[in-house]
Amino acid sequence: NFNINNDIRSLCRQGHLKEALSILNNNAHYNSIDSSTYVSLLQVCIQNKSNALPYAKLIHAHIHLKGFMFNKSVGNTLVNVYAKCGSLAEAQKVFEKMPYRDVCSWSIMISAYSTHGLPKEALELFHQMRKIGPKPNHFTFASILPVCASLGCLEEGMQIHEEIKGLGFERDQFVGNALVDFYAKCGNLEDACKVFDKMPRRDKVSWTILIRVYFQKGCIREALELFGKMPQRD
RNA sequence: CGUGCAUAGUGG
Repeated sequence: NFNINNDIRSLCRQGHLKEALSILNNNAHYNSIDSSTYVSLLQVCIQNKSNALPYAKLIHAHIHLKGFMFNKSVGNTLVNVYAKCGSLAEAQKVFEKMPYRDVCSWSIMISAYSTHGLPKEALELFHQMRKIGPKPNHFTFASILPVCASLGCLEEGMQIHEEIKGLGFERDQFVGNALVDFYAKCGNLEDACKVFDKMPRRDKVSWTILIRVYFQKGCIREALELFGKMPQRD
């Protein structure tokens, strides 16, 4: 039983979804599959997101049957799988029916709306989270900032920035990049640079964001100059 | 009962 889980997980690690699933379907150890194994199976679906939706549904059925929806990791991963495999409707359904929605669940769903080109819905959900959900964290903020940018919500984004500062999330790489991009997309190049300059670490994404804005504005000189300062440019 | 493993975020 230890081994059946390890076997499935190792097949998952190698990306062999069908082999892993055949164990899940045929085996007498059916009752011994644990929550972490279900998560691994779902992860492989995400890796093969272009054609894994039917497999995700199959795994979902198992999970439902075994009562593993009560496991947070499993539930959250399931929402993510549906979103990533292209079924926003299913993701939504699972999200709404989950026994517990933690900050991770909310963040996944917000990001799902955003990814599917529904920023208004993403922002609405964020507002609902404010009212009835857990406190947003750095993951949530990194997901909501692009939403504010795409909706042109400069004011709200700036308020969120203040909140981020207060919580010390400005140092998070993803949040920092999202902030630079937010200001850049809102046409506030000054604040974009301010955040960029304050960053404790700048990665490829940070540089790309800023260089791109300069190009888009037609400031070729500045763009090239920045590019020249970039540490690891390839 | 204990242990190990397993879930979300930024630009193009």
